Amino acid sequence: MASRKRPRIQEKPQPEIPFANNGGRATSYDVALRAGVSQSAVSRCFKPGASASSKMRDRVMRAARELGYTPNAIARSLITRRSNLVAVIITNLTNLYYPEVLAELSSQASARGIRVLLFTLPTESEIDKVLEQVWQYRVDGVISAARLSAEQVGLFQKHGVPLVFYNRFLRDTPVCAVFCDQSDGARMLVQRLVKAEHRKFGIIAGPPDSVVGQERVKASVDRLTELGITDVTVVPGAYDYESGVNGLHELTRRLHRPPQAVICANDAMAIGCMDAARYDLGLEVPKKISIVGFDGAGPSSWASYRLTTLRQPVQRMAEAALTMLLARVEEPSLPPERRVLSGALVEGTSARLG
Amino acid sequence: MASRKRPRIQEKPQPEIPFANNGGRATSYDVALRAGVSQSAVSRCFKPGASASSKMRDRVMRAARELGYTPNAIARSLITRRSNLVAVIITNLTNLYYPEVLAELSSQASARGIRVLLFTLPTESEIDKVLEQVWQYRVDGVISAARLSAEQVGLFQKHGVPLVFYNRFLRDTPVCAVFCDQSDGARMLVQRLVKAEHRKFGIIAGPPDSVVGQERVKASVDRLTELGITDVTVVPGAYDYESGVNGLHELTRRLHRPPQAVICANDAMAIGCMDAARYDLGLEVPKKISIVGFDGAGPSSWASYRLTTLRQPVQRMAEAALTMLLARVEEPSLPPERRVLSGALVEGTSARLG
DNA sequence: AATGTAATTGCATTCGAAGTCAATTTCGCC
DNA sequence: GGCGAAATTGACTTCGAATGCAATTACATT
Repeated sequence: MASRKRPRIQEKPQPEIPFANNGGRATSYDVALRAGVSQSAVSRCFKPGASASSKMRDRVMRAARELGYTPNAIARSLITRRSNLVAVIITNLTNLYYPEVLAELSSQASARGIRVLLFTLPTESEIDKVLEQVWQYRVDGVISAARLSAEQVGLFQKHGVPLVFYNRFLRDTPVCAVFCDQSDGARMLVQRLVKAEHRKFGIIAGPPDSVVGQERVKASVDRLTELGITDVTVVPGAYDYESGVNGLHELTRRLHRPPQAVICANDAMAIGCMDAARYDLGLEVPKKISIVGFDGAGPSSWASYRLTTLRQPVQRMAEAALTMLLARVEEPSLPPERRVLSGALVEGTSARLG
Repeated sequence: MASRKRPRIQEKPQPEIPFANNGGRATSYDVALRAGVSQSAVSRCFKPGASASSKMRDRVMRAARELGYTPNAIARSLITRRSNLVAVIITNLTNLYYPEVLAELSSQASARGIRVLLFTLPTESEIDKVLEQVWQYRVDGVISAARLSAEQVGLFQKHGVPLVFYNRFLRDTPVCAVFCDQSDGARMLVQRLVKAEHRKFGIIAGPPDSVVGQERVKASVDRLTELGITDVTVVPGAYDYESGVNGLHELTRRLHRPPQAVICANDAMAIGCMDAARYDLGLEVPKKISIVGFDGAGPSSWASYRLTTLRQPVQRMAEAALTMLLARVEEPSLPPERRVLSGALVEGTSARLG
């Protein structure tokens, strides 16, 4: 064998090895060995912009294919300090509206090369446990559609994890948030209901911890007051179908008869409210009672409901949330920011509008 | 200074350091340094069963608290070869039934210390890209509610990643699967519809790639045939609301008048079908037409529908899927297995039953 | 052919925690 | 006080890929 100055690793035409080497998966080192190059070279061949000759690329890629090599994202994350993981925290997926949001976030994240690590909360009290897990997984950022206290938000800063609220925000605490300001729409809606001679209003509110729900109710009440309507009764709700049913019953009990119009803080309750009106109270909708909601969730457009509602621009909101989040992943020092998008009025047939 | 045989690292009362050390997060080594112990000791203190004196535990835990230390799950995964991540692949979250499944899987996984990495498929053709990502993240296992070809299933074996199908299975290919056999229920349902004098049947099928949908249709058709009913028309559907609406129209066109009973391969279509019957064709349900579905999804119990349907035991199915999957994570050599649970008949008011 | 420059490539180190093994300490007990 | 067994502890290596830096090669120019 002729002695060479710098003996280079020879490409070893390993006989068979149909796949994986040692019980597990092939590593970049295995590929390097087979291709007769260094591990660094393999790494570079799998990194888009990196420097590598086309001959090298071919050799490495062939070896990789032969061994069934797939880069290990875990090992990569360890050294690059980027997991390409975003945690999405959601309270109850059984809500009508959240699945749509999640689907949108997931597919848009995927398009940007980001994976979604899902955290669902059975109860609000689980949040601390969930956050513990979030820190452990070194996610690049978090999108939360669940309530977080100011202290909890503080933890994000301490751990250096960017956070964006989805359809929520904290008063008096600067945090990134994307939400839908529907007060304009709500005001317009109220105005038209009043113009159509509705005078006796019921409102079914959202749960107390939903700032967006509060805003919806407040905007409605304010506009009603401005227009001189004082016969307004507000009952609490929890964003679910039953709350809508019970809400209408409660309103009817308190007023001794049904209100002329009911504003529900979301679609699920509006749907429950419509069903209660029709099937429990025997009221024709919208002839005897007008009902409106918020969100524009899927079922709101079903023929049985055709809800008049304010649709949230889910796609644009998801996009805004991700963009805002990823910007802060790149540049953590960016200041908190709120993106407020506006909802669109959907004129259904659940309300008699003037 | 008295010389000691084996000088041990002294606990250094570092002055301030409110949190994190070097721009980032504290590591087990930082904690070790501060507590005056070895890194191994820190690791052990965070592992439940490990050997460590209570004095050590206290010291380490205090140092950890002071530094705001959180174990790095990424680094841990690298060495333990366990990510505690399970990928869940889902086609369209906008389907009524899947969000419930996802929520259930997520919360049950969470209870077992497992995190869900979500993969949603905008289109079926994205599957290969998604699988590529699945391999990269070294998930411990995969639960798929999306269709996979036999070759794709083969990749799981090659990569050594356990797979469990949810509400799906492959004929002629042994794979783990959990699904709901509703043929018993379907047969019973059909029988009662026939007993109640229904003679002219329409069936709105699911998409061709849904094996479960096929079974539902087949069981129904078979039983109808057994009972001597031959006036059965099957039209295709895609599991969504619109398919239900269009399906009924199509059936009506083909039969020149509406069928007496319609069996829909899922609830979303049954709901669309009911709406079409009532609002497009002016048929009272169930007086003029009986409609039944499958799944027992949330809206199926709303007052507007009160669907007669076969409810899937989502909780038990999720539990079975996870149990089956995790068993194979522990012991990869376990053979494929199918768990078939049975659905429960929910008697609503959408069908006139005998 | 010699030289200079740009493009490749490999070595060695790094990320953070877990586990092996051997050294040491603790403790019970005579 | 001394012995042996059991518990505790630390040094060192490992997981798999990325990257700074230095060494080398390729290529253009005179």
